[in-house]
Amino acid sequence: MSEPRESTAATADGPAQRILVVDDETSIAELLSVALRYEGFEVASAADGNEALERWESFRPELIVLDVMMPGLDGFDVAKRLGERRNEAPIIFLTARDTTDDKIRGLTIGGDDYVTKPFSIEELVARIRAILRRAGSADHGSRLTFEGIELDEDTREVFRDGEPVDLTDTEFRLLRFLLLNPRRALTRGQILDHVWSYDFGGDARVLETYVSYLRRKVDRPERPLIHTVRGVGYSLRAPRG
Amino acid sequence: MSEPRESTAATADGPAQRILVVDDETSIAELLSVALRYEGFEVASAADGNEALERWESFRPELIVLDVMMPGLDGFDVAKRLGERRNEAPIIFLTARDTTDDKIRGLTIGGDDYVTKPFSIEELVARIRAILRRAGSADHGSRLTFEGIELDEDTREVFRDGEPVDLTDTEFRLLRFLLLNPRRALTRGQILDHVWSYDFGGDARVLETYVSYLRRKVDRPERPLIHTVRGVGYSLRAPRG
DNA sequence: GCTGAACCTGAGAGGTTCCTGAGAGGACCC
DNA sequence: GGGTCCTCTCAGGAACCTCTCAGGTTCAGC
Repeated sequence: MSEPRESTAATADGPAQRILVVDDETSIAELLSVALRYEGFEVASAADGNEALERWESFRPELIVLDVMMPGLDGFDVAKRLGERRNEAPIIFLTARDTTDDKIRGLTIGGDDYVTKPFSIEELVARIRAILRRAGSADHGSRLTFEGIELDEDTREVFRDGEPVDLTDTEFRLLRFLLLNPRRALTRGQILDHVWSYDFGGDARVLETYVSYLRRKVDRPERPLIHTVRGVGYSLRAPRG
Repeated sequence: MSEPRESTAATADGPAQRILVVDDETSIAELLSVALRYEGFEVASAADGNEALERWESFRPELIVLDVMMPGLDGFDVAKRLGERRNEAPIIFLTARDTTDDKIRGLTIGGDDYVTKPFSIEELVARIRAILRRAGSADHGSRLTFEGIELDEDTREVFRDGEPVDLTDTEFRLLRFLLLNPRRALTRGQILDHVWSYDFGGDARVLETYVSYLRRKVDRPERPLIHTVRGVGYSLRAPRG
């Protein structure tokens, strides 16, 4: 399991930031609640649009994660009503892969954003942090670095010793997770849980394939940073000696 | 069985931390109860899902060790019902080696973790401590040291006089056990029970082989720390004189 | 010093874990 | 509809780890 990070929502920044999770699929609402609490946020959840409006009144979240596809009031309806009530919290919409573009377009114009289902926990948390970072405008920089590897969460650019590197989406998420947990021996389970989407049920060996890709793209054979921890998983650290 | 350590759950940190052990195999539940009590925890146990729910109500554990494979309510069912009852104690699941990946996926998201059967007591205790350490968020570091030997449980790095040392998994577990019990003469039986998995039925002389490996890797012949206690076992201590 | 027991360590069999190239199939874009 | 890119699966083989074994060394007691 990954440790709550230095920069959780509950540290020096003051009290934990409040997030409202709205999803009618209880398993997903549950998953998100647990994961976000673990990241240090204070979380409330609602199972449908009306409940969401109620919870919003009393909880006054700083950010809302809102499923689009819900019976009764859907996500867009809820967003609209919240707007009428002068909600200022940014919203991250959870959309199905095939939600038509025109409905999504415009969402990112406000402070809002969207993530398509199924998503990886790492991806959603990254978006949440990005948005809160912007809202707080406290520049904790969005740049992760380690020993010559640089990764910019905002621009999604990656550099190795200053050289730009092109990564695919999965490679990027994997590298980000490693950079967020430098030096630590991460188990395969932790990595799969965070980097792959919650419904991934396939062969866990896909992780090896992606580690192989990353090594080729961002690692230097003569000074490797991505290390295999046999029987456990992987670790990002400086080479010995 | 090893004596309760300096840093048990029952010392300066306050009252003993409570752990609920749930396993239908009574021999394993018994083994764990005894071992964890020895480590200074307060332990309750349950033999099936329903009993677990009952015990949870009255015992209110701070951590739960939960077997997945049980007749009636299985571990996942129990976890779900506990969640409904607002359980916040992290859970360590005991799974069969071949439990399909998709059932395990997601377990490391919260504060939860899993250990595959058969496990070594040392391994389980290490995971328990890691989780409680994080939950308490009192950073009592994850570093064990003794006379120039340093072992970091998080990164799984080991140093001798500052020099990094590469250890295999078994070597690591053995050294960790020694570091947790410095200066004590540990019997072969104790070491085998803790470091090897509980169903290890092989030749006990494997211990000698691994002590030999460790000596070569982390010990200094001119100032040995790993000492043989003839007729008993081994002891980690400063050389005499 | 002698003897048997306990211990040490090098060599290697056998099993597991990991790496990587090849490619199928799906999503996306023109 | 064809090309491109991406994700994931699979398989062969390499690398590595665990444990066993056997021959040698050390030690305690006499």
